[in-house]
Amino acid sequence: MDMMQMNIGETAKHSGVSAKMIRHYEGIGLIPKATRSYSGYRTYAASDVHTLRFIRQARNLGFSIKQIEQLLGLWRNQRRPSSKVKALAQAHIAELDARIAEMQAMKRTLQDLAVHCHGDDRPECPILDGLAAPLAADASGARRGRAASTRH
Amino acid sequence: MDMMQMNIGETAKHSGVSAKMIRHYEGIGLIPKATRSYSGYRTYAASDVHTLRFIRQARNLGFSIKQIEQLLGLWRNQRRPSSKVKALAQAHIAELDARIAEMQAMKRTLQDLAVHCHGDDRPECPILDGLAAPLAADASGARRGRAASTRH
DNA sequence: GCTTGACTTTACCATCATAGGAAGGTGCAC
DNA sequence: GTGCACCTTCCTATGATGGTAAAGTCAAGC
Repeated sequence: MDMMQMNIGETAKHSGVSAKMIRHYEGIGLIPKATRSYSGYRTYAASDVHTLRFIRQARNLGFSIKQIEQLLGLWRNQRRPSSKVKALAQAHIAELDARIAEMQAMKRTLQDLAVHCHGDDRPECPILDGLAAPLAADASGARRGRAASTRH
Repeated sequence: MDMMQMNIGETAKHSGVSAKMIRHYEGIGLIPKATRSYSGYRTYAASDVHTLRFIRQARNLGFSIKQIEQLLGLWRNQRRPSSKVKALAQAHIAELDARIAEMQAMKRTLQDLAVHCHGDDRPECPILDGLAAPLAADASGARRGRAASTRH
């Protein structure tokens, strides 16, 4: 097996990125166009696997493709200021915080409703009542002073 | 103004669900087809607004359309056992918990990396190093596919 | 040589909930 | 009778991924 040049399947295995997504990343310009074999198969080198692993790791941490595009640029730039990387990371942490807070607010509201539900054969149900309530119990923002969430 | 029958715009205002989404919900069968005026405009009654508010509240709590379909069925069924509603709610709470935990793991990993980054003009950066690391620091304890935010 | 099976290619469709726009018809106030 | 706000349907896009189909390629076994 020639590890210096491999087909997309092997590259997928080594990088943890599916062949499907490798093609997709190439299509949207996140990674450069792969070199092709005589018959048209994409061929990859170890450095490509390295890049794809970087991408996968960033995805695992929840970075969007756009953010990864920037991270890749910084990664490749030997003269980057680390402040830019840190800023990207912190912005993403803030995003995560916002989404976590939003979901925690949902959870709390839902638990408040569920606590009072008997959960037996009878039809009375405070959960349904809460959902049907005119304008109360909006977990996506105001209730109990939760941080405003991604309104729109 | 005649509150007993309104057009879609007014219904949207009263329910908090956009006209766009009301049509969409009708299209996917979440709500029944609206009655039409002689010229083809959809017309709604107060009870429709009520249903739409129920849907919006459930969406605010992060329920999926499929879950809302079930909740609506239970809501309309006078002989429902409240246990079914509670089970739905608790399943959703579990989903929220899983997503919260996943994002918290991401956040933690990211913070661990960021803490050691100087964030100045120099290029050294533990964040990039962490992303490039062979197979370490995998914060995605859970599945990837479901990780996207609840709204975008 | 020929067959088989595992791989590759492109292209298109689906997801999920929502938003935007185009192109044209309707309703009402002035 | 005109202008404007509203309504209609249909199409497109989002973001990251999975799936499928039809066709071409490669290597091994016979």
